[in-house]
Amino acid sequence: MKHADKSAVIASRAFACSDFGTAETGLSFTRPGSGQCMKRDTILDAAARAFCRDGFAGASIDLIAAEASVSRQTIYNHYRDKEMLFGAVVGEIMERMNAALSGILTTFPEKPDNLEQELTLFAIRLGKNCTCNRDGEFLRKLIQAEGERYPELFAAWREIGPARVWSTVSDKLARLAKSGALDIDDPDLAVRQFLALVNADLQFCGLMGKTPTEKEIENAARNGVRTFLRAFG
Amino acid sequence: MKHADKSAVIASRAFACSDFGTAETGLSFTRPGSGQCMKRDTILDAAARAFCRDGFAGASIDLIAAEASVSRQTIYNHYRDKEMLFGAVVGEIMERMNAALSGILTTFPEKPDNLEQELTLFAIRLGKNCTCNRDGEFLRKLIQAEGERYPELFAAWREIGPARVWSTVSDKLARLAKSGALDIDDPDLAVRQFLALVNADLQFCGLMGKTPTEKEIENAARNGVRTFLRAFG
DNA sequence: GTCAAATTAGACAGTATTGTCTAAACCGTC
DNA sequence: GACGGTTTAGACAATACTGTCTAATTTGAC
Repeated sequence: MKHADKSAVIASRAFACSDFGTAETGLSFTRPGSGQCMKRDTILDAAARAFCRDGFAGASIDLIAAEASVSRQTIYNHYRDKEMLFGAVVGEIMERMNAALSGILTTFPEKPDNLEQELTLFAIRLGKNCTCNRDGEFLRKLIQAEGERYPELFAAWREIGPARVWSTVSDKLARLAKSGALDIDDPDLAVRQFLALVNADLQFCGLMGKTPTEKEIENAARNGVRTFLRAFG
Repeated sequence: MKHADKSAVIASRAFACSDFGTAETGLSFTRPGSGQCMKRDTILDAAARAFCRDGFAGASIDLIAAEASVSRQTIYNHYRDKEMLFGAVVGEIMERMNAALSGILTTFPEKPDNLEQELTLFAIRLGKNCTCNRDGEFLRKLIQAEGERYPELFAAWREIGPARVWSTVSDKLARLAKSGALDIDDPDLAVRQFLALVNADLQFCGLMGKTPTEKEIENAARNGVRTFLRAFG
């Protein structure tokens, strides 16, 4: 199979891999309800750590199996080959990230009592549950490292991940502008700048090679929102 | 040799690798002045592309040799082993990036006639010659992918790279604030937010998987500076 | 307890990679 | 043209990894 084709297959399966295979895939899966579903999670977890640490090429199936306390063959039973395993890991993390994003997006202040405080809380939620947690780090690292090699794998996610955040927040900012709470010309630009400001200190930490603490996330959010409101308040 | 030790050795050599080895290293180097210095550059260039594309583990010496139109043995003659080659590549790119940064930093507006325009031009220079060029992409990708594996390799650079930018621009912002051209409480924070705003649209492009065009870099700078001045002008 | 499915350890072939070594070819200088 | 250093192609051993296969064992459901 040509590489591009394979990438597309992985991508198309990435989001479906949490349901259970049948004769169609030729793979044998644990039945739902079975307690051995845990094995799948253990494998995915160990694989995520390995891929994040060593990249796709650097991660070895043997090591993943050892880290998951599982035999190598079990991995091949569940996930045909390394690329399928990679696709499953990425797909699972994207799903989890999207679920988290959905939850957070609904908490964007609509009719704010105290706009600064509510925007800050929103930014803190975003930082703690998306930008700075393990899944966020994984996606950032893997998209940067393997994004060009598996374009279809990440293209789908962009639509329902970042793009959705931007358009949703853009709408809400536009509404706040209409209500007079903010002074915004271009809501799409304002979203990008809001997120950039809120992440400014977090990227600072990232460049310095350390993951920010909870306190640092909170301060980053406060700082970002304050400046955002100085510009658009 | 233990891994940590080796990493330190690579780091300590990374910035010195552009001068010419002697009996001390046991490696045979081309004499300065010799036209065959070109080989070294060709190798470094091909290696940079390969490491950036495939990561440290994924890049193969054979492929690098082929891409550089050089025999594998020549690479081993110049750079003992893969890790040394990696260190040399990273070191060269850091040096080049630092040189570019130094030049750009001196162009930060001191006594601006038109602050917005001059800040925008500064931001454009930064985008075109650092953030968005090949070296910038390389460093971003490699620091994220291999930063944890070779901490010493990047630690030195942080001091004379990003940290220097932050402190220099911070000083200059503080001076502009003192002169009344800006209204800034915390210049260190203002630097981070300035850079975040100016890079907001560029990261947007990056997340969408495409490198920004010149026009996009210019727009990003304009947008970022305008908002920065709305907040601090 | 029985049975089917899942898991395991290990052998195994095939392939890729790193790093060394050698002998021949090459190149610039004198 | 002779010479020293450089480059080259290729053979080579050592190692690592992927993916398959098998036979034995364990596990969960009934």
